[in-house]
Amino acid sequence: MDLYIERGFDQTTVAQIAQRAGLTERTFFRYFADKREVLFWGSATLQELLVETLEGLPPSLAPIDAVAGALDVIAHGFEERRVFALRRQSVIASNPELQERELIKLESLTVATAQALRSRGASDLVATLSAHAGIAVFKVAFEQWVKDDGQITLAQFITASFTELKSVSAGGS
Amino acid sequence: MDLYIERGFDQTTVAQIAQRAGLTERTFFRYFADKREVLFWGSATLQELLVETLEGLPPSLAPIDAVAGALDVIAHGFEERRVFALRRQSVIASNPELQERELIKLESLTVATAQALRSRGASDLVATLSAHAGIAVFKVAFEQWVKDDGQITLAQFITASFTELKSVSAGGS
DNA sequence: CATTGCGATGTCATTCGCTGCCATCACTCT
DNA sequence: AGAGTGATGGCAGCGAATGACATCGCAATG
Repeated sequence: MDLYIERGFDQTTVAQIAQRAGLTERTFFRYFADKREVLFWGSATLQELLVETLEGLPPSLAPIDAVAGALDVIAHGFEERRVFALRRQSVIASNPELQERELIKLESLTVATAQALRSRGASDLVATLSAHAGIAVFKVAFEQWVKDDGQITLAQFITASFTELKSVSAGGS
Repeated sequence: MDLYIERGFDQTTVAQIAQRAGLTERTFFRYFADKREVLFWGSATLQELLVETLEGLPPSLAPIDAVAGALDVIAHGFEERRVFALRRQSVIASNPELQERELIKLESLTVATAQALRSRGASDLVATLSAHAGIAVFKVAFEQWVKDDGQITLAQFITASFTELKSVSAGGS
């Protein structure tokens, strides 16, 4: 990530990364499927954590509230890594290919969340829409939290966004 | 797209595409930024259309209802292209890189929608969340419509999804 | 202690996506 | 006829990614 920040993502070659890490190009590709994947290490772990948390919540909760609860729990694990997240986001924000990768990771998170909601008894459509809404809230809250000066917690941003979502989608008509 | 269906996306080389199209590789890359972009021709047009439609709707509509209305209008332009969309979706579904590209196109649609909503006077957060929810609904409805046997219109799927969204996000608590 | 097996790493060659540079061609306008 | 212009072709080159094979370190086993 140092290199990505120093020279920019596509001005950085895998050879350079390998050299700084003290290994060969070939070995790099044994650990990461491609050049972008480095920045998304741990996203699988996050997904598992989210699903497990979701499974641990009382079944009485409505799908959207279960998602809100699970995200809130997860948020606490992020609080101490805000500066790191900020650096990471700055790299991703400056490269479309990295944004694509981030989006598909979020999509994967959405799909897994929807699956977990179905396991809790939600219908297909409700599960999908709740998952989408929930992950969208997380994305928005995460971006706000990263940009903020560190006074407000991620959990607080998430709560605020969920509150807003409910009033928004109540809509007119 | 014929080639992508025949041999699969990554088994197809740009050289092959160029040959079948009767031009050179170099020329291909003058029309499309990369190999994936071929399948997303017209997405910019769709985005413009969505924004313009949104601008043409009465300002009295709540953000989420404006999005619903605009998507409904746009949906009618798709009805006659369902089989094409089906072939296209089958290619995209079988390749992660294409899914990434599709996601970022949808994200672009979301951002543009949010911007249009802000122009209508919505707050930042409301605009963003409404756009996310609306485009998510569109995505879900589109997938259902493509898989369906053609009896139900895209507009109908969209309406149904929006109705569901409202009841979902009303949530418990 | 020697040997055997195995996982991690290195080396090499190759394919392919993609870009820059320059030449060429067709066409239009003056 | 000649100049300008936009589209295309040809070519060289870089870098990402993959497959095949060699090697090394290390632990288990006898």
